[in-house]
Amino acid sequence: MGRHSCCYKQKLRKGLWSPEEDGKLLNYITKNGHGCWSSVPKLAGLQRCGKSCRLRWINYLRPDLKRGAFSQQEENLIIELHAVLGNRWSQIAAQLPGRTDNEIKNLWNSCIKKKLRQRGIDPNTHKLLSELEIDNEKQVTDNDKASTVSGEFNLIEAANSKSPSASSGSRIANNKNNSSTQDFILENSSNTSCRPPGLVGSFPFQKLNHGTNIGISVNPNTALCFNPGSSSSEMISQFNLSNSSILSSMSNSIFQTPIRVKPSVSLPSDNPSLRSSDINGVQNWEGSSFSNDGGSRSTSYSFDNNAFSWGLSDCGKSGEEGEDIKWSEYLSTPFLLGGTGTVQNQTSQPMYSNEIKPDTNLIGDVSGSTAWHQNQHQQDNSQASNVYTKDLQRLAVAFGQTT
DNA sequence: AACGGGTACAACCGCGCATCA
DNA sequence: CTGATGCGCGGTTGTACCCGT
Repeated sequence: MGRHSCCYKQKLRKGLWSPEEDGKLLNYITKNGHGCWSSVPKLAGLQRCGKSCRLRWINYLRPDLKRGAFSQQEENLIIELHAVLGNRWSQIAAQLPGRTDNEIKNLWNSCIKKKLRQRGIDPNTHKLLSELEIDNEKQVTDNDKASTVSGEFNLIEAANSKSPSASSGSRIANNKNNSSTQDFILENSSNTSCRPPGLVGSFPFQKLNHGTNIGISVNPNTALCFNPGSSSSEMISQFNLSNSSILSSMSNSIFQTPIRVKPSVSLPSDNPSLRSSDINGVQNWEGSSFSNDGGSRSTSYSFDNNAFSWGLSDCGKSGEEGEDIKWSEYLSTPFLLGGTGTVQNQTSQPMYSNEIKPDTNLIGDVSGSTAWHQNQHQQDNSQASNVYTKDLQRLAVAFGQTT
């Protein structure tokens, strides 16, 4: 593997893209679609590698991209999703139409991380830093005890201190999932006004993981349950894919607060891929909202400020009036998950459709990366079904389910 | 005006996975 | 089955810009 053969070729430009290059790429893809990325630069007359072209297109030239600053809603959603998904930026981006994974990643690293730290929250674990210190002390104590048994083990543990349950596995697994099995805590004891009414204590929550490093044991036939106040080890990890969505289950059991969803953006009813109807016997939970009454769902998103508000900007003003965070509403906000396939389907239903650049006439491009094409409202059922099925398979793998 | 530090963002790099011959 | 290739993802680096001194 390693570097692509195209990257070894000489005379390939690197660095910033010039407007001329942008124009060439935009023109070419607009007229022909990208097709095989490796052939794009040649056909478009660019001295770039295909990979670079793809990146430029996805992160910058795509006409459906939202430009400009992230709204507070978007930031909140990113934080929320990061707590669940970790550094899976593409999946997070899937929930933010018009935003790219790169953009979100940059925002996270440059801005949100800092804000969270300022609030005493560890951005990796979403735990309070003070609690992490306690954990670290405890771990040191544990390691001291263990050191009498095996010094080598301690080295491994230290190396994986960020991922206590991931002490085995490949370098990549440890590296890429170094925060994936951390507890997820929705409490801010240093700022009690931010605590949701009725919520007491922490909410240990094993972050969703994928691959062999998954931090929770998953029973594909049962639902992921969440027991407030329990420890991670007490968490009842169950999935119920056949009954309703994973996240619906999470919402029902994890966040035992009344779900209030205020529909603000209606999805087009003519898009089969986003109906909450069953596909292949499994309900489409993309774009669904969740309720506490056993999984009733709506086909409307709700990211209305009123219904979803725990902005950092508010919380950040420690001791100020802006701290009246609507935690119950935060908790009631649907967690949305999706793989790459649904990304595109979802982006066709932009939350911020009024801000998305107007449609362009892409011709001959039915590949996933340009499925944002707004004309895809007319996508046929089979395509949506295929995408969805693929997505479910990916999710099944992601949750450690092997079917 | 020049310089340096900080920040935000664009782009590259390295890797894993999927596909295909 | 295996190697080559393409794609996508997450981490990292580079750079333009802003602001204070």
